[in-house]
Amino acid sequence: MPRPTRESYGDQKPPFSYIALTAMAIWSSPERMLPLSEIYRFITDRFPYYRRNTQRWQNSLRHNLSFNDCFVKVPRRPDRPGKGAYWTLHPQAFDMFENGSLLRRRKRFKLHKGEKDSLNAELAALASFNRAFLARQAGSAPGMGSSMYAPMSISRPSPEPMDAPDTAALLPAGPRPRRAFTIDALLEPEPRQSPSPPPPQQPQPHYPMPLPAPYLLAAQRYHAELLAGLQQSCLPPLWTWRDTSQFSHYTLNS
DNA sequence: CGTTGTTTACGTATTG
DNA sequence: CAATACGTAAACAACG
Repeated sequence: MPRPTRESYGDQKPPFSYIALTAMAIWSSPERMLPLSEIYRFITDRFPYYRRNTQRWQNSLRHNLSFNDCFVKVPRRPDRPGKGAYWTLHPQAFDMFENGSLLRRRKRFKLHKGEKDSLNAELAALASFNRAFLARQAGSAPGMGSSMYAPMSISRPSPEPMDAPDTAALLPAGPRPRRAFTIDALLEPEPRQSPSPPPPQQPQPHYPMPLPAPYLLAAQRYHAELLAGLQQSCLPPLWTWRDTSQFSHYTLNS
């Protein structure tokens, strides 16, 4: 029978909403963010039910991504060319499934206008920043034919959570723009207003490319901050998903 | 072109 | 039963 042994629920429809499925996909990824195609792949890989009628449910899923404030569209980094953007979870949306059902939430996660505006402003600034970076690249790299293989050595498996100085400042719902996100501001060496840990340690070269450029470092810095904030604020609550009976077969980050 | 996003609309299903 | 969370369809812009 349709015993959902290990791999899936067979052809049965899994008892998860699209929001839950998408959040699972995002959370299963090392960086807690995925492009749309990868979200599709996560779902079809695990749930055969979604290998048919793709046109239908993928449309619904895209609708959910755009419509629900719990999903945030993050512009691609300049060193990762590709079609769409990356999708992640909003830091304040981790308690969406407090009832634990993963089917219907008690409340819909909605951002207030101020929060939404400031978030959009920040993301738009990042997008324009990336465009500026790419434009500059195109202008000063006439012959560079090196393939852009970029093995993606992102998540350093450092066991400790790497205390992030200002991630707590992200949480309390302050519509604070944190730091001016302009190209000029990002190109500056980094404000050491942060008291304790500005380690002289050069930040990890997440960009394994032979590119010079303060632009690149600035982009890297921004993404590091963003991801640190998102991960630290979301990780613990979502971890409880592991305990839910239905989901236990699909251990995240397997 | 196909893919990715955005938006509006309406029917269905759960919850309070 | 009323409110609302969810699913689906569809039209359309934007992008590579």
